Amino acid sequence: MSHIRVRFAPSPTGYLHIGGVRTALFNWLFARHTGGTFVLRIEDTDRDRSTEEAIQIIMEGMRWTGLDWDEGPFRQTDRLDLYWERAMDLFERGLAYWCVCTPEELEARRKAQQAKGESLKYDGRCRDRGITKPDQAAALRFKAPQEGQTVINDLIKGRIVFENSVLDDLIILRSNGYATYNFSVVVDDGLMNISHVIRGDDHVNNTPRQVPLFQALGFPVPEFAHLPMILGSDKTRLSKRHGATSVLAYRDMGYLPEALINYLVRLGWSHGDQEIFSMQEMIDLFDLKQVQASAAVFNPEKLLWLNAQYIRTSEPKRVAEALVPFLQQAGYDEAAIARIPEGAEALVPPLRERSQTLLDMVEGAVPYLAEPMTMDETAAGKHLTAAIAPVLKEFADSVEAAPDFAKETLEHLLHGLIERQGLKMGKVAQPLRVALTGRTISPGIFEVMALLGKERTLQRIRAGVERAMNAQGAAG
RNA sequence: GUCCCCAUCGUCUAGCCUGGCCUAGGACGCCGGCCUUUCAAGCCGGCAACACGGGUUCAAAUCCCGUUGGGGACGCCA
Repeated sequence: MSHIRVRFAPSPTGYLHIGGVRTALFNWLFARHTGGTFVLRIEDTDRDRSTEEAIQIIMEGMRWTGLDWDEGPFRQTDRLDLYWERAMDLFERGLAYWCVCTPEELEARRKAQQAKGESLKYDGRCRDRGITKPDQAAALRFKAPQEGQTVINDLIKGRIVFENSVLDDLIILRSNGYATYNFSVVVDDGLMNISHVIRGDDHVNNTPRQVPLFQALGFPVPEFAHLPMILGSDKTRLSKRHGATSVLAYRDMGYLPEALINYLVRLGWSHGDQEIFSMQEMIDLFDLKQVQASAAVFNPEKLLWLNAQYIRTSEPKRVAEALVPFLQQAGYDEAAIARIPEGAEALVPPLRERSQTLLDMVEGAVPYLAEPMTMDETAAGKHLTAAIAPVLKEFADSVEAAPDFAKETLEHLLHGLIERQGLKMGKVAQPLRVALTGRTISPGIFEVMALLGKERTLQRIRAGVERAMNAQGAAG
């Protein structure tokens, strides 16, 4: 087979959504797996709805997810002449004709057809008018074959047969001179030598209309692979009302791109029982044959779980790098981060076991970044009691006198203290935790101390002791 | 309405092409337990599905037909 070339062709009318990323991902994986070329093409022929901002957002999303393209972005609005030329060629060869029906007339006829229960189709009234030079606004229509069948051998769905009698004479050039989607797609796929068209299965019905166009234009017909749709929890097409559908929204909610990609690749594709795939594994293992033909429901819980998996198994350095922008966003500057003896990377191991998103990690990091610390009053009232004050004080004194601040040293000191006092670990750890973090929930107590550093550890325990003694005063 | 697609636990799926290894496996979620300095994580266990009806066959989740259900498309949007 000749060189494999695929493309992702979004229209820049809004944000890059989850479904689009999945389509881009499968194209990308297919290209990377086969050593082919991945082309990015912007389908912006609808000039009323396309925006420059949307183009930037699409590229930002692609970059964030790591789906890099080899060629493009090509913009269809830069290629208008190409479509015009091909359309005129079709006209001159009698394969296309001018249609002077107005959009309003067309709309009215569609309504009438609907009322009568007929199929919605252009009635062909301009087909044989033989208009050569329209003196009014006119659109150019392609003379679709009306007899026989068009057969698609879809790489995912198998053989699909369409009766040509259902085919419409579709408009290829609007009366404003711009090519329509169905035409520009074919011209571009042909001109760009696209070998495989991998797209959402909402395009299945467009395929039998495009195939005759490829043939009329003298292009080889590419292979088609129609990906199943992604549905919301109510089994209708995934949309905003099902929650976040923009990729960048997931970035902003603290998801790692590798987790999102991993989730998306499993929506419709599988490799045995494997759930977690590195990008390289996906590339090595990807095969269109393993793509599901049926639609899949988007499951936010599983995505969350995967994100948590990635957060706790990725290199701490990688997680820290993704985390820092979130810390800054939350108002913790370099100085705040510098309060942690080992820096931001040190936050990762202690915090990630209880975080599903980077945002969770930011929340968990607050006690180590913020000065002064915020004390949860309820927690203080319950744990910082008069009875525990002397124990905490003794611990602080021993830590202060210790030769170093190593975890082993601290553990040794605390265990010794507990033994001498005949206490249980929980009786001392909780008050200590509250004194150190202002909360009842935190990483292991020694990890907390490491994040705080010796100075702040001592200062906070002493403040806690103070408070516990005041509790005694209030009680007595 | 017309055309097209789809159909295994609540969800993602393995198995289906090349029937027997399936008393249908894994994962998320849920429930219970273990571990334990909190919360998590981890580990162990549990609940839970071949839509229905006909065929074909010694044998069907797997092949065929129908029914039902769901989705998508029918624009001078893409």
